[in-house]
Amino acid sequence: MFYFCADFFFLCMNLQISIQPNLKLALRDPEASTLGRKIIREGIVLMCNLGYEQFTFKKLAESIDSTEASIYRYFENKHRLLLYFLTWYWNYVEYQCTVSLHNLNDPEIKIRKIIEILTGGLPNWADTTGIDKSALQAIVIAESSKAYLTKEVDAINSQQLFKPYKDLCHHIATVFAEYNPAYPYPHSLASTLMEAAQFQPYFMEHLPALTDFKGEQRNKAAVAGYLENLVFAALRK
Amino acid sequence: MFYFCADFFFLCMNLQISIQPNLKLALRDPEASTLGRKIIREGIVLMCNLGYEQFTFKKLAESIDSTEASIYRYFENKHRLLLYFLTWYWNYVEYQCTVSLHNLNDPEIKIRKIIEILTGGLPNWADTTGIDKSALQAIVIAESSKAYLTKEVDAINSQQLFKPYKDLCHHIATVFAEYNPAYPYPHSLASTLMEAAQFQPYFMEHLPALTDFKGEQRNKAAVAGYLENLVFAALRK
DNA sequence: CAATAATGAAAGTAATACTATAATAACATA
DNA sequence: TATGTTATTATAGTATTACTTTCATTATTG
Repeated sequence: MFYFCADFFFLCMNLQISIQPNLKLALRDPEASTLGRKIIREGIVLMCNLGYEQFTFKKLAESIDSTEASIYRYFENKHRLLLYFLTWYWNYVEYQCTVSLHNLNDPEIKIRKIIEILTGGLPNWADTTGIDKSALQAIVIAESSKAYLTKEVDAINSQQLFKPYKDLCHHIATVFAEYNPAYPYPHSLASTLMEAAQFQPYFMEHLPALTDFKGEQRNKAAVAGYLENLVFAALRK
Repeated sequence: MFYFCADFFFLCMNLQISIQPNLKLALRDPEASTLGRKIIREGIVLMCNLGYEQFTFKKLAESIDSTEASIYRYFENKHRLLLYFLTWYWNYVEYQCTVSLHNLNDPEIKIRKIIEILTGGLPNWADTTGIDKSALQAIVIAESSKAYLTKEVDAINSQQLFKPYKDLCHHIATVFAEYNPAYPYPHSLASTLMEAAQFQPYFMEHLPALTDFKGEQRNKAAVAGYLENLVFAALRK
């Protein structure tokens, strides 16, 4: 019990660093000032409500009683702000995985846990950040493809800005390899899982014909069931 | 042989209707005029080259020696034009599936054929349309999420504009059910397959850490191999 | 307290996403 | 062939977006 607590404490200490997004994303660290924190917190809520296309720095400035120019001193453009949000999220998920898996040995149980986390089935832990996690998750579901489906993808990638996403993918792939070392596509399966964990809930809500989650079954657990079935089938020895 | 030819002829006759996109997508039928056809053909090439964000009606007008206003008489906005392109593509894939599967009985072979078509492994058939298929496929890979990841998704869906995509998904799900009637997630597996058939080649090219297709292996066949492995594992009785 | 940095206020630019209008060209029908 | 209809061009204009610039005013830090 002591060790568990010590570990947990250690992991929490790392959270500050771990969730700190890449500074190349921002022109100055938004967590270091009141205005910066308001940009992030209110930005998440506003982008969630308006969607990426309708979201503008001008509207955000109005809603936090500041100015466009001030926001531009933190972020080059809204695409960078989106990347910042996504980086925050994937770092958070990576952290959740690290904490949840660190004292597990059975890779099967680890995989179930990962799917639970990816589908948003775990409650928020001690949260003093003031970040609206469900708004953030809605952004991840609806907007994250827009982070890399752009002509700038290679330039952004060469600045390591997709690192948290790629690291989490590799982390998951490693657990897959632990479960079945002979499986030839652990990274592709991990990225397919991560994508499906976003698209299937979106389809469930907006394009249910693309899913099998009908009526009252429309919940996160149903998606998790599908994903578990898929992943364990693929990895079966 | 006679029957095959007759069927093929019959199917080709249907192609005109089948590939005709929903007229609600356009303000007037672009295939009915020289200008309209230039908007589609040159639009596909230009959007492929510039990407959806950088593509504008003004640039397209310049490249076809016409005006912005003229293009607006065909399409309300560029999102509708994108939907038109995607509709064309999914109708074409549906058509390819219909032709390729119509004289097959074994669902296993059907599924392999579907995956081959989805990953772009089949050559173009008799093509008098003048549509640049590889540019169109590049648009589908890089931009199709942007068709439905928008706040307008429900409005667009209620106008049936995603019907070709949903129909193809249902078609594939039906073949899955034929292969294994007990599998509980045929539609989700079909949509996951359709999405992965776009994302995995994109990742292979731009974010290879998210895949297992390294070095000289970077080809369509490798992606098809992964997808076959995944689908047959999921459907295994 | 002085120096430095962050923010606010205001204005300005270039491009985007349209809309409107009048003139011309094409086309269809009688 | 004349006439009416529709399609296209040319031109201009508006509102919004995505920024940039400048300068005054607050905070912050040493």
